[in-house]
Amino acid sequence: MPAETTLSADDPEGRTERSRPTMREVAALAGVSLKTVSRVVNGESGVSPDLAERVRQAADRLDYRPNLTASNLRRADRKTSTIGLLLEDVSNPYSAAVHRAVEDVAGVRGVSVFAASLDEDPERERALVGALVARRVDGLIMAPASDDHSYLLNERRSGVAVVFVDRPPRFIDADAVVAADREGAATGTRHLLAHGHRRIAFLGDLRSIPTAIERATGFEGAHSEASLEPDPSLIVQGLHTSELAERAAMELLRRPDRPTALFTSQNLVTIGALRALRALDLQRTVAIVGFDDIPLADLLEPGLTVVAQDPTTIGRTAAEVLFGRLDGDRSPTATRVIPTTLIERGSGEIRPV
Amino acid sequence: MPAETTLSADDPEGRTERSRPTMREVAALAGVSLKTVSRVVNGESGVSPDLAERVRQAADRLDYRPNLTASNLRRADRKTSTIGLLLEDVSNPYSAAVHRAVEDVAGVRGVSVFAASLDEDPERERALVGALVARRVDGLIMAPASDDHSYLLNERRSGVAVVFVDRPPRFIDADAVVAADREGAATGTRHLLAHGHRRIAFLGDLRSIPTAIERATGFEGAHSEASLEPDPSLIVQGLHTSELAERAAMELLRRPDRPTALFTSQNLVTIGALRALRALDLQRTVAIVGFDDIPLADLLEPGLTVVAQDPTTIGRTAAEVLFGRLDGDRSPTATRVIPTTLIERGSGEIRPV
DNA sequence: CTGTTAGCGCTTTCAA
DNA sequence: TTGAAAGCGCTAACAG
Repeated sequence: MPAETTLSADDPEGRTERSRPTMREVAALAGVSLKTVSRVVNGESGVSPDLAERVRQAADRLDYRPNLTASNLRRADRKTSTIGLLLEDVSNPYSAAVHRAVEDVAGVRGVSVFAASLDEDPERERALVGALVARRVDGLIMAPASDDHSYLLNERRSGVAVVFVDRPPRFIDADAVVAADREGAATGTRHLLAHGHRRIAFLGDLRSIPTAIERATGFEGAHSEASLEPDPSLIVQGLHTSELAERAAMELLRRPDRPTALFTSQNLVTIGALRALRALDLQRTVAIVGFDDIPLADLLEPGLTVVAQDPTTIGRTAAEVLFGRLDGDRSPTATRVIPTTLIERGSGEIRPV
Repeated sequence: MPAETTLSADDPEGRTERSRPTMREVAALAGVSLKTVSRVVNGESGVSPDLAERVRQAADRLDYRPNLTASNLRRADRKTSTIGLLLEDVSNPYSAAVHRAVEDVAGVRGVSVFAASLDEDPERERALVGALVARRVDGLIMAPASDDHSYLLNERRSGVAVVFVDRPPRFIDADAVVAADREGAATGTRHLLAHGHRRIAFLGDLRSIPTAIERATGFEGAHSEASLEPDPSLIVQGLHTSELAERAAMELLRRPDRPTALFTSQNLVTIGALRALRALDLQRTVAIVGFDDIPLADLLEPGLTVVAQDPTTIGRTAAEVLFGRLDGDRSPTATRVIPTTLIERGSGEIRPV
């Protein structure tokens, strides 16, 4: 039997395209059995040094590349060394930082990461989970877009580990790693109250997003603690883009009884609000505290005071929890809450006129 | 034969973990042959409606999930509907925007994307390419860290399509999609020259990065065109972090014969330089033009003038070229150059004192 | 329209 | 220490 089967076909440069060599072909060239090649490729013990060397040379000559998907099919553990990561949008700085942290933990274990964006679309979430399960990922880390995750029970029952990030699971008992949304928002709000503000506007994201609700709750909670009540007309939600936020902030700031401070619940909302403040030249008059840190926030004038999340810790923790489960951790599921940090840079320390 | 084989094992909630049902089991439950299930699952024609319905119900009852890795093993086209995307750092805004664009093109074709970061490490590049090839990705889109890509010839010969982004291929003839680095840098430099600057500093990234060299070349070219020569002592390279850039800018700006303008060749370098300008309160005195746009650049005072790349177009184009190859496009390889845009916001229009 | 048989590339099992 | 045979879940090729 020939050691190479050559298919005719040309690549763009006119070189012959050749089908990938298999273990069988390596075995034939080395004059050993298939199983011996398998042992060498997988670094199993019990192969005589000279046979092993012959196998390695044959593999080299043929440019042999092990096929992980084939080996996984038969292997006892059934692990693909592959996980899925579903985020709101991989190009959003927060998601991207989570992504990088997950990648770093996965990388040292030789696990590859499928990353994808959900865009707050529950149907997309279902479709992508399906695509990843069809590729037999070992686990899933997700910031869900849907509000019912019970459909994941079936997947988990057949061995897929699932960890939620950024948003808690609903209708399923699962591990989660989230930011201290409510407490963080309360801290930011208290900061403004402590600086004398009594008319603070809240600019929030879609109410379908659990973190948005938590942050609104924290905003209100800080008021209650101080026996105050926020003016309902200063609470605007459903702002999912910086454009919408800019328009909403514009309207609020043009009112005769405009707020003396803004609390913005998310990075894009903060950016929109900053644009509105600048457009009306109020950036030194009206205070603002934003949830989520933003690159360059320290270079604005005044600097932007924020309640910063720690996406790197969130991502790393989520990955560690996931791999713990894959390694057999059977302890009860838990939600880990990663604290936020108030960073004072100027915009949040402006006092009301 | 039983329709379900139940393995004993408990998940964290104490539910029984059950092995995933196969087509065989679905076939047994539906009382048809394996092949009929295969046809229904793959939407092939030629199955009577009521058989198809029975199969679907059986699949539903068992929570059947097709195994793409198994089907790929036997299928004629040998395609996994999976690609690899190797970027400098998935959490860098530029890389993240490319990622998102690639995802969007891949998504409509049902292709999943493995994304990973290279961190300018050639060894990491080799290792990750190996990991992706072992998972039999159909194609690879990469912003390489290494300076010799001939090792990819073997992979391509066995059918892996390869497209370079951001940086051109070396020692291999391959498709590429890059920004107009040299021309963009020249445009930014001309802009400063046109505003009267004659002492312009160039702050550049590692000289191991091809785009960094191109941009330096563009900077020098713009000077030559005007029969000028940049002061070599104002050209600082090897700045790969914003901290290094800040320190370098600081030194330049403290010199008695300090530059009247800065050209920064990359977003992190720009941020470092901006910090230095602010620290010395020179942001309204010394002009700056940066390569790469930055979020919030318009909200700085003065606004940041930039030579903006178009990472979305770069990513989309790269994906389109890749899928074109996978669809059989055999035309000669080509390098597509995506133009840059000069965006004037104030910092680049400051005139020398 | 439906089913049977072989086999993708690999690991498992068991025998030599 | 080495290898032969079986089979992972699925599709190709061919019968009926």
